[in-house]
Amino acid sequence: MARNTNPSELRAAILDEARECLIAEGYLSLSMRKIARAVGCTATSIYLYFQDKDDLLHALINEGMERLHNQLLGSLDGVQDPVQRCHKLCRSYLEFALENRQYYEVMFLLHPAHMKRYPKELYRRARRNLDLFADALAAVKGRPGSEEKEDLRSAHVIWAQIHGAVSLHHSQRLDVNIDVLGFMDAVVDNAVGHLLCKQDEAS
Amino acid sequence: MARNTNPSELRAAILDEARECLIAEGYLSLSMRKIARAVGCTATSIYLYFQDKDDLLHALINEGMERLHNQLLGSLDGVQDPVQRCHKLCRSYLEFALENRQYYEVMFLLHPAHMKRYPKELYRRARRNLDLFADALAAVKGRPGSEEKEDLRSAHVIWAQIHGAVSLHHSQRLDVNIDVLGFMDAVVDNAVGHLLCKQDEAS
DNA sequence: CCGTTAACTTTACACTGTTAACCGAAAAAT
DNA sequence: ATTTTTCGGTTAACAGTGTAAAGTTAACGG
Repeated sequence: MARNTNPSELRAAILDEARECLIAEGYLSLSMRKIARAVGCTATSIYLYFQDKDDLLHALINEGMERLHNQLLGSLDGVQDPVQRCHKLCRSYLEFALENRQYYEVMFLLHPAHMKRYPKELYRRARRNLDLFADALAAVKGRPGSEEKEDLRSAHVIWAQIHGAVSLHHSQRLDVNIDVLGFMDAVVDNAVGHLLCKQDEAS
Repeated sequence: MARNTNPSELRAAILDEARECLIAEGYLSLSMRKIARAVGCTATSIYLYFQDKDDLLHALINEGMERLHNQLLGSLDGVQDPVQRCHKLCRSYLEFALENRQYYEVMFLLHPAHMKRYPKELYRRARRNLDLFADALAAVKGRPGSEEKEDLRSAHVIWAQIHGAVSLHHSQRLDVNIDVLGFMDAVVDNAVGHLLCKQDEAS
């Protein structure tokens, strides 16, 4: 590759190609040499701009987290009813998972032993997505502030429900007789419905 | 390795070593050469008894499925109440997942692109585990036989809930502030509670 | 014009799963 | 009893993988 005065140009090209390759073929076939070949440099050149393969992957994961965050925020636009907001968040998360399969996989499905620890600062940003759920749940109960811990747990329960469904779907473990979209509807209903149930109990 | 008259002896040794290695170090560090070294033969000898690495892994997955099946069946022993039976199944599944982490990972977490298709016959056996859930659900509703499809879907919803929780836990994506056991209790309660909710509605 | 800096490449290492060719001892056949 | 065949197991090799160390060469500062 020709010498490059602008030092960030190659870095951007690598990231672009990595993203494209990820989306097109999945993270399993993401190889340093393959990216390099497509970008027109050598595999070791990537190490000039990324500490290692994980570092490159972390950058992509972060991109995905930002996209998800924006999508979640967008889904709340103009929605006032607390329960409705929870519902919107769930559907939006689900939509993201189904429409950005490869992103979702590196973000939430990739086994951590495959990768070194996700950097603290990036984690903090990603964590905002979970907070969105927890906040929405707190709003449902009306009394904000208190019971933070319980809201966090409830957010995790909902997350686990949807993530589990997506995870089974992506890994093709759902029975063939299952209608995927109908199943996903049931999953969201169950995740949010559980709240309404508890809500009813409380009132 | 010395010549072996009994042809299945080496095969058993390989399988034993593979299982041990899986449990001790996880499927990521399962390598043909490593297994062979531990067993005292060469890597290519494994191909005399297993079609490829996936075939070997399938054998281990099947083992896990059988163990899970026995555990699930055992948990129902002497339990009559239909709702209780659902509860027992959930707790038993959860217990298996937490206590047999490495098995669970190859059984339910391993990305299918990592592996060739799970053989049909083995799948049929594994599928019995899901059927256990579906049957238990059907019993709750009282009217057995009808609504099979809905029971299957409900079983998947519950499965997704628990699997999601386990999956997030195993991949260390649960927030550090979450008490794992308490969280898992909430998850099971939610999964089964959802049934009771519906049950109440119906009556 | 020379010396330094730094962008990029070459080479190499230790791995991975897997195939093809080979070896040699046991079993079968003559 | 000697030859032939079978087959359990090994060796060598291929095409990959991520990555560290060393080498090259173009651009820039004095």
